[in-house]
Amino acid sequence: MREPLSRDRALAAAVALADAEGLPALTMRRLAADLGVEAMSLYHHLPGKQGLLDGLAETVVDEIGVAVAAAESTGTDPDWRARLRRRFLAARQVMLRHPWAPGLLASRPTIPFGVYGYYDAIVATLVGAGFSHRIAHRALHAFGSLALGFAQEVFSPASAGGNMDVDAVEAQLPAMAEALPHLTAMMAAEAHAAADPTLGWCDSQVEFEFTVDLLLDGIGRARD
Amino acid sequence: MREPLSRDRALAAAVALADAEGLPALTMRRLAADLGVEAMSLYHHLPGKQGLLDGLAETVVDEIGVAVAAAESTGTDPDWRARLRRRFLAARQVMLRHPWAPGLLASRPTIPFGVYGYYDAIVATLVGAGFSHRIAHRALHAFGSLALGFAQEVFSPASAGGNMDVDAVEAQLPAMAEALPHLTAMMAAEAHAAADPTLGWCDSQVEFEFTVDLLLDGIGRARD
DNA sequence: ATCGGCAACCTTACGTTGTAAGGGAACCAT
DNA sequence: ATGGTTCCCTTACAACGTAAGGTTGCCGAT
Repeated sequence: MREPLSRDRALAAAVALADAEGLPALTMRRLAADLGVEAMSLYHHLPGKQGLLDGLAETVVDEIGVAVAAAESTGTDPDWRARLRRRFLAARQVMLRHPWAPGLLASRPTIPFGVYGYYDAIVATLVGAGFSHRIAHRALHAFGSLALGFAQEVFSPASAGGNMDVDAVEAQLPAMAEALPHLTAMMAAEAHAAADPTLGWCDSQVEFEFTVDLLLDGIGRARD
Repeated sequence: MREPLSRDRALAAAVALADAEGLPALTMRRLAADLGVEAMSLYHHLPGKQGLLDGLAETVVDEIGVAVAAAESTGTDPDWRARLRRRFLAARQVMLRHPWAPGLLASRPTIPFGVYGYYDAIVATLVGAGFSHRIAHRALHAFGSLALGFAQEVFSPASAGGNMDVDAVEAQLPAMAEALPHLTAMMAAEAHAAADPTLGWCDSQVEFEFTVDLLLDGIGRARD
C-alpha cells in the first residue's frame, strides 16, 4: 500500500510537473495521475485549483526564503548594498530553477504569505542603513519583481508558460530589419540575442546584475 | 442587416469587454454574443483564441504607439531624459485605461509587432544622446516593463485579472503586524496603502515617476 | 466479535471552455 | 438561371474544474 496523499506530497508533485512540462500541463487530472490517484482525491488536501496554485506560489516563495537565508549566512557583510544584492541574486537562482514561477506569482490575485516576511527583511535592512520610511517604500516599488529574482521581460515572455518559437521570430527578422534600424544595429553590436538564454532572450546574469546595481546606486543616492 | 463582422470590429468589442469585465470574461462565446453572432463565426476573422489574444495585445501596443506619438508632438524637447520620460508616462496612461493589459502582455508567448518599433524609437533616442549600443541595450532591460507603462507589482497583482480582495488582506493584517515590524512601521508612516489605488495598492503616479527618474538618472550616469 | 464512525479515495455527472466539420443562405459575376 | 464565394450557423467533441455521493478499510469502543 502506498503512503497516504498529503498536501505536501501533492505540492511537491505539482512543482515537479510544472518544472518538467510547464504550468499549462499542471491540471488536476494530470497531477492526480502523477500521484497515482484520481482527480477528485486532491480535493481532500487542496481547496481546488486556485488553492493548488496558491500553494505552489507559497512553495516557491518559501524556497526563496531558504535560499536567501543560506546566502545571508555565508557572509556577515554589514554593507546594505551587498546584503540586498545577495538577496536578489539568491532569489534569482530559485526562479531559474522554476521558470514558471514569475508568471505564476504575477497571476495570483493574492500575495503569498512569505512575501511579506521577505519584504519586511528588506525594509529592515534599508531602515537599518539610515533610509527613511518614505525612501524605503519607494525603493520597494522601484525594485519591483527584481527583489524576487526576476525581471519583467517584455522581450521574452517565454517564462510565462510555454517556450517561445525562436525560429518564427528569426524568420521575420530580416523583414523588420530595415524598419527598425536602431534596434537592428544594437542587436548586431550586442550579438548575444540568441546565445545565453537563461530566463529569456537576453535576460542573462549580466543584465540582471546591471539593473540591480543601477537601482541600488539610485536609491543610495536618493537617501542622501 | 447588420454590417459584416470583421477583425477590427471583433477586436474592438474584445477590448470593450475586457475593459468592462476583465480578461477572464473574454470567452469566444461571450465575445460572439456581444457582437450578436455565434461563437464559431469569429474563426472566420481570427485564428482562434490565441489569435484573439495576440490581436488584443497588438491593439494595446498600437494604442500606446498613438499615445506616445501624440505626447511626442506636444513638445520638441531635445533632452533625452524628458523625451523618454514623456514616452513612459504616455504609455502608462494607456495601461491605466486597460488594467488587463499588463497581464496579457506578460502572458503572451510572442511579442506584439508594434513593440519592436516602440523599442527602436527608444534606442534611437538613446543613441542620439550619445549612448553606446551596450548601454542602450542594458537600459532597455533595466527599463523593462516601465517602458510600456507598467511596473511589475508583486504587491498588487490585481492588474492581472480579477480584483484583489482588500478586505481579506485587511483582516489578517493585525495578525501579521507583530511578525512584520518594519513593514508595519513603514506602512503606518506612509499610510496611503489603501488610498490612491490606480494600478494596485500603492502604484501611484508618484511611485512610477520616482522609479522612472531613478532609472533615467542611473543610465545617464552609466553613459559617462 | 461486532458495530459505528471516520478518513481516504473513487465513480459519476454537469457546466463551461476552445474548436473541428459541415450545412445553408445571400450575393455576385457569368 | 447557375456556379462560386463569402459569411454565418448548427452540431459535436474533448478537456477542463468540480459538485454529489458511493466504496473501502482501519479504528477504538462496546
